[in-house]
Amino acid sequence: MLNKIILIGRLTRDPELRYTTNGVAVARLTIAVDRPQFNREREKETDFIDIVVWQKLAETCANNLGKGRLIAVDGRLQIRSYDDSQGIRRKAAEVVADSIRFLDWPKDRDNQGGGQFNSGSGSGSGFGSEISFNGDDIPF
Amino acid sequence: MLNKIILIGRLTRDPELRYTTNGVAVARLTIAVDRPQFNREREKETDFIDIVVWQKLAETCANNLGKGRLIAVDGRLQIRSYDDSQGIRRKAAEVVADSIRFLDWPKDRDNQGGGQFNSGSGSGSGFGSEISFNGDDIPF
Amino acid sequence: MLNKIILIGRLTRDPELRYTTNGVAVARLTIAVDRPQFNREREKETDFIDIVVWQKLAETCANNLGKGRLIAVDGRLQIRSYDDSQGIRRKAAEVVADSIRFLDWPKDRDNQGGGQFNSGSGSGSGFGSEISFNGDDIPF
Amino acid sequence: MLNKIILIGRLTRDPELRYTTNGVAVARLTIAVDRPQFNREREKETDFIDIVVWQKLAETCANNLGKGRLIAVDGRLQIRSYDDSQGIRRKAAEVVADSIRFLDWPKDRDNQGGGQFNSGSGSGSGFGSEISFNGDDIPF
DNA sequence: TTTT
DNA sequence: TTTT
Repeated sequence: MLNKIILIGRLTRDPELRYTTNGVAVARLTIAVDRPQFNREREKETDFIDIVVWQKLAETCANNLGKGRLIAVDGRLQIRSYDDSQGIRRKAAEVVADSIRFLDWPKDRDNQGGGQFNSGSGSGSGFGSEISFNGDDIPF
Repeated sequence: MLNKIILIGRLTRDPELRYTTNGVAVARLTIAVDRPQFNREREKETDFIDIVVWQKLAETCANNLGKGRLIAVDGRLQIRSYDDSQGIRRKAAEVVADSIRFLDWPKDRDNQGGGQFNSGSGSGSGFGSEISFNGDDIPF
Repeated sequence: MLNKIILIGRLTRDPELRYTTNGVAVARLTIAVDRPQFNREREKETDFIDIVVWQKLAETCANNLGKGRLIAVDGRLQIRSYDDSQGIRRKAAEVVADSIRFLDWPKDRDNQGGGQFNSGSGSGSGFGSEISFNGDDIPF
Repeated sequence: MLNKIILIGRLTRDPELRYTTNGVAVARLTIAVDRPQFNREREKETDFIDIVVWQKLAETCANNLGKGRLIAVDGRLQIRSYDDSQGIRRKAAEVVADSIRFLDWPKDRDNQGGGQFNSGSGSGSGFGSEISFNGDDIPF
């Protein structure tokens, strides 16, 4: 009924881009999200979180991201059930991205603020939407 | 660069619907969001937060919401500057809604779960998006 | 590095309360979170999400929640690896709750707004914190 | 009843640290949060958002942050009413921080991942909490 | 100015 | 009033 997640982490590998039988682009990323370390004694803990990206955003990620890159992801948590190769029922958790922000940028690029990209399936939403609709002001 | 807010609160008045000169629908809501009360001694504190809603979502709100209704809002915080009638520069804070969920429903309605509505300007995003795009499965 | 999730859903079963060998309370809840249905043709889809709650908040949940109840959860997504009874490596995804808000309330109770409860491990944070610290005003 | 905001932006000035009459530290930051630019024609738009930070976190910010630094803020939106010097009733919007993450770090520092700091008033919550409480595992 |  |  409401399902919203925001993550910042680094890609553990290059994005993997595929196409569905209907020709829709889908990319899969994995990011490492370090947990805050409150006491120095405990070893560093990290959550490795799978991200699924659809359509144009998938291609943008595949073309611009690589292992080690820092991104912010805005999306929702999805739990899928499936049977693995041994016929054992398993659950997969993944975050379906609505938008992704590129927080660092390879040193050889001249960009200075990172990029902001939204899901091809939507727009507007994600990290902030076009609000005033072609220059219209709020009529109040 | 990232601006995301989620609120649950009750409308303090009926939505106000207008149209821009370009014919785009805009609604304005105000919700009361009670702060958690940790010690009983202090009086209840409440934030009254202005919400701006655009396009089809604006009309859906105007047609379905009224004073006292409980909603969840997902959007972003926008700070506008303007000059008031005395020429004094003022700032207005408002939340631009990406999606709104109706959390209660008038008793005379037979709905049992509330509604989920997304910004007309986008889709997909907000409280969760259509993921598998016409029945396509993730090809991994 | 940042890991924040907000969910609204209904308990699919009563909370399960246990204690660690160190005597710390832990509760486990599962909530059903319906995905928004954009076209009526597709069947309703639901994510069943496991929630882990620690300490005092665990006991508050165990004592006050039951199957069917509607809650808002604020926390973070945690991915755990473990070996199952057949020695197969598996991953479990769960949301570790920072705070939980009770959104409905059994009709026989006289509460009128739901409750707001924070993680025993923290406070302040979660859905909003005590801000002015004993009546102190912001000195600006 | 639920009020949660996450922002990423750059400080427009150095933090301003004060103490309440009760001796509680409070810092004030302003961050610039650029809105995503969907069409190149429109000029860049930015929200300048005031952040209030309490207690130990206030001092950590004052000691470690400066103009231009990039931070992630997790907190809640607070609307305060007050009368200005001309006796005109005004409203101020500010985000009360639960936790702040330092996303870049001056080049002369050897840190490589930024820091994560929680509100002194709480803990646990914010961007993720200590979960297993002294090495205890979840007893399920 | 305010909601339950 | 503003940051990169």
